[in-house]
Amino acid sequence: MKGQNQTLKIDGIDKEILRNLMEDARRPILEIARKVGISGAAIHQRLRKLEASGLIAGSKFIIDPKVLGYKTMAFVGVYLDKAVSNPKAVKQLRDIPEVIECHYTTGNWSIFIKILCRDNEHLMVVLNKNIQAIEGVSRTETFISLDQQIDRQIKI
Amino acid sequence: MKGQNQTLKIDGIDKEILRNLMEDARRPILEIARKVGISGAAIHQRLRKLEASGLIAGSKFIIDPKVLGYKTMAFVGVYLDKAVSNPKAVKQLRDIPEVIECHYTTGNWSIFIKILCRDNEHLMVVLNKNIQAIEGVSRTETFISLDQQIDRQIKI
DNA sequence: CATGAAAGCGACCGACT
DNA sequence: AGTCGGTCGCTTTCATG
Repeated sequence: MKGQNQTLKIDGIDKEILRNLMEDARRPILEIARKVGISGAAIHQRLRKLEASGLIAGSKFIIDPKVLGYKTMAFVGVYLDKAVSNPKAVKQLRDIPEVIECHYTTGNWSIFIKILCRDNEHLMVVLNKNIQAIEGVSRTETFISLDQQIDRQIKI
Repeated sequence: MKGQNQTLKIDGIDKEILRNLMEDARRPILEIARKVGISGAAIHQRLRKLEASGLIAGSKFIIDPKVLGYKTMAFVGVYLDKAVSNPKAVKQLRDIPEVIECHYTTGNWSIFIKILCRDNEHLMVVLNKNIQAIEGVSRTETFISLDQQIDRQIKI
């Protein structure tokens, strides 16, 4: 994979293409072609180049967890005992489906996670039964997202 | 939009379809049809139903910010003066492209944000020049993501 | 809810500029 | 890098079980 260790050069047309597909991954290439004023084949070629560069990490359908009843998002700072191997804790976090992000972070917490639960009761269960059960977890600090106002990718 | 105020009922085939498209939004419907063993038209119908229910919030190309040189992700807890209208602060945060998430949260912070910067120097500029410049921001607490280990959607 | 058929496009590729 | 043209496959709709 090239382009990984240097800043990739992309031009305005590449940006147009990416912006379109970041908005709607299923937007037809030919539609984008008409918008930006070059042929579909050219867009196709550029997309191959962008994929090869590693810039395009894939495409996803985004589902709204609220519709499935998952209405409580929370962030949890996790304190780990010094003795414990952090990767081992992460491995166990991976097995908790409610955990949707996990970071090693600077600061007081060893690990910082984002979790998605149905409600506060469910959140409590996940914290007390699943997270606390992980070996090495000494303490957690939790705060709930009351409302997410911004959710986007980096500006192209 | 229906289904927004109750838990939506989806069956195993719906889940298969969604899991496939959550992995790769451009995966052909006919390919999924062959995998799950029903016709393309049936998948198509189910997708229309799922869209109407609001479960499918869209589709996105995912780009890797690292390839563009954005290698520092950080979380920032923001303290706001009581007097300030929070939506006004959010409005200004929206104009900072480096801010990719923003939540109202419980706990000590009024607002919690995720930001994506090229490096620590860039992060410092964003914090000191952009975030601190927002009216009502009294103090911030920042911690950096050293490595993101988990990034996924809710399990279907 | 499912199916198959049919129409209309779009993706993709090779040849060429 | 881009265009053009052709083929193949996909999406979408509709009438039907």
